Amino acid sequence: MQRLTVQPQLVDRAYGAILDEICTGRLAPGQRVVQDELAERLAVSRQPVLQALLLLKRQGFLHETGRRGLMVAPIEPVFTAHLYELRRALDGVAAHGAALRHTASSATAGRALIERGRRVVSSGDTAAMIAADIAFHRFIYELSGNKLIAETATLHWHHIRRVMGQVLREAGRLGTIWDEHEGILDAVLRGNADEAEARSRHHAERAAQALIAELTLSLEQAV
Amino acid sequence: MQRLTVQPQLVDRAYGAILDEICTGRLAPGQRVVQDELAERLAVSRQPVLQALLLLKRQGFLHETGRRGLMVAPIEPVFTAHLYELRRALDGVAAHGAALRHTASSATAGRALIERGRRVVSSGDTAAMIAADIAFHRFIYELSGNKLIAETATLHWHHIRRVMGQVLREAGRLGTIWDEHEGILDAVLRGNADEAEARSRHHAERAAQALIAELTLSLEQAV
DNA sequence: CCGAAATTTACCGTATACGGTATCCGATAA
DNA sequence: TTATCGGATACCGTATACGGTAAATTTCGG
Repeated sequence: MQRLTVQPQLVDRAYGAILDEICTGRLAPGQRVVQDELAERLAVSRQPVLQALLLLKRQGFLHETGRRGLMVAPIEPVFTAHLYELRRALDGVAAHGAALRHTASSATAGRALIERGRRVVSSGDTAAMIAADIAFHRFIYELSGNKLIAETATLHWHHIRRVMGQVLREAGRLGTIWDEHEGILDAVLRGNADEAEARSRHHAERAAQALIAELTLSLEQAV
Repeated sequence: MQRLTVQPQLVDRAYGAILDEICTGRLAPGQRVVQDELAERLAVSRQPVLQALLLLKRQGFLHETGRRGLMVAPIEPVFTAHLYELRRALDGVAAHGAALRHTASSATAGRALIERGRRVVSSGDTAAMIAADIAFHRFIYELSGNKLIAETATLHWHHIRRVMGQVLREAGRLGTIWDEHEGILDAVLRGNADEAEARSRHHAERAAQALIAELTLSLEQAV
């Protein structure tokens, strides 16, 4: 393998590719992960792969196996619960900040996202639903103006995406979440920070309960 | 350089060592960081250093310079404010969780931490004060039972440690924080989750204001 | 002297080489 | 047949080699 041209973000490419495979389930929970194999598949050397795996391990997407090497982290209800507990706090503070910072253009953008969300729900495309959900929340994170929140939350959302994908194979009743989203957005655009925060936390709470119920159910079936 | 014995966590060692140098200020904000130099200093090859730097960059301790290479991230009031905004949320949810989960033994441990904190304050040792502060909050994170919170918060505390070290060279009046800590602990041990959360958030808020005021002041003087 | 072109240097990211250890497997002895 | 030992294999982490590019520096025509 020769690589004459320099494309200096092989690590990022590897990271993104592997993360995506994990989140979409192409790399299944529990599956063993081997550097050589990934390196070949991505047409890079083991080095960038190694570095990407190191990151993914730190971020909890990969676990060490007792034996040699890594495996894709299993999906655990307890971890998911912790994830949502954190998300509740994060979403709350983000919505609070967003309400203090919203502008006219953000109003248009926000309404468009909600519009899109409702449209996608009626289309029945699960992956698109998840994407729209993420897009809305990311919008709030960015509107909050707090880079750290955006980063932290984005990381967590990859985990969430994975769980959602696992659970919502045949689309749950994700319809109602867009009413809640709209409620959050309205509060934000009215500049009512406290209400935005409360609604956000409540939304995360509800989402968590629904998801975890579904998750434990599907895990029980699997056994 | 030969390394006949295998000690398979050179990356972690490098990461820890570099992070510590950044937090203590031995590697000063703005200072250029060169792989070869660090590798030599730590007596490892460039490879583990590269990987450690990659992590530290992602975590915001290092910035890319327009030119080649990395530099130690400057200390920015805006970033610090964002940090504390996040911490406020994190501490809140941690205290809430801790209050639902406290035990008899945790009561003893908590009171001991407070005892120690007060003793350290009167000793006048700034570094020890920071350490005691961190220890108390970490105690709460761990008591919350949410691994994710503990991890996320620990990461942020490295940033906080750095700022504190920068600002509190000659020790601020850190005395009052231990009254607030005690208030939080009491609420936790009474199992009053809402009060614990509120007190925690309030504490973070106050700490942020004090620190950022001090920070902007010291930055102005520096100019 | 001064500025532009050319060359050297510094330093990075990726690929490959190397050495070590845990697992697997087949052969031999109980 | 089964347990144990020895060798082969798989796979990882670290070290080193390599190639490229931006900055620094020198050289040379004005």
